Amino acid sequence: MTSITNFSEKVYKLCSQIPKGKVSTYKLLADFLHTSPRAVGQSLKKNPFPSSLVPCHRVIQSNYFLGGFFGKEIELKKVKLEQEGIYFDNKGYLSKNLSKKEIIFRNFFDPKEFAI
DNA sequence: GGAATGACATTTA
DNA sequence: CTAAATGCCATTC
Repeated sequence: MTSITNFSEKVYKLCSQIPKGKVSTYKLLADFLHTSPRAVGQSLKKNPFPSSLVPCHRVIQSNYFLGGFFGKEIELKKVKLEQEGIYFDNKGYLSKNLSKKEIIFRNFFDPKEFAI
């Protein structure tokens, strides 16, 4: 068995569906997979794919706060999302000037019919 | 198989 | 909005 589990493979496939300029949340992924946001975060943490293939940096918390992957590299990651048109305030919250409904990606489809 | 861990969410104050 | 406490589930030890 590879280091990539069945479950995390689904997570990566869903994550790869997030288009540029939009973001999603751990909750949405978890809801689609009928699991908990915790488990989704675990898989994304171990994401073996390049960000161009699985844009895990486009996944934020459901309270519109940046995920922990920003940690000490918050500046770098924030810039990365700003390049896609998604801005955050100094505290790491999604900019209030943005329409959250518009930039949150929800249209996931079944990973079974999708290949990375 | 059991305990600890973590890129989270929800509720309450 | 902030902060603290509790629940959550797959992975790892």
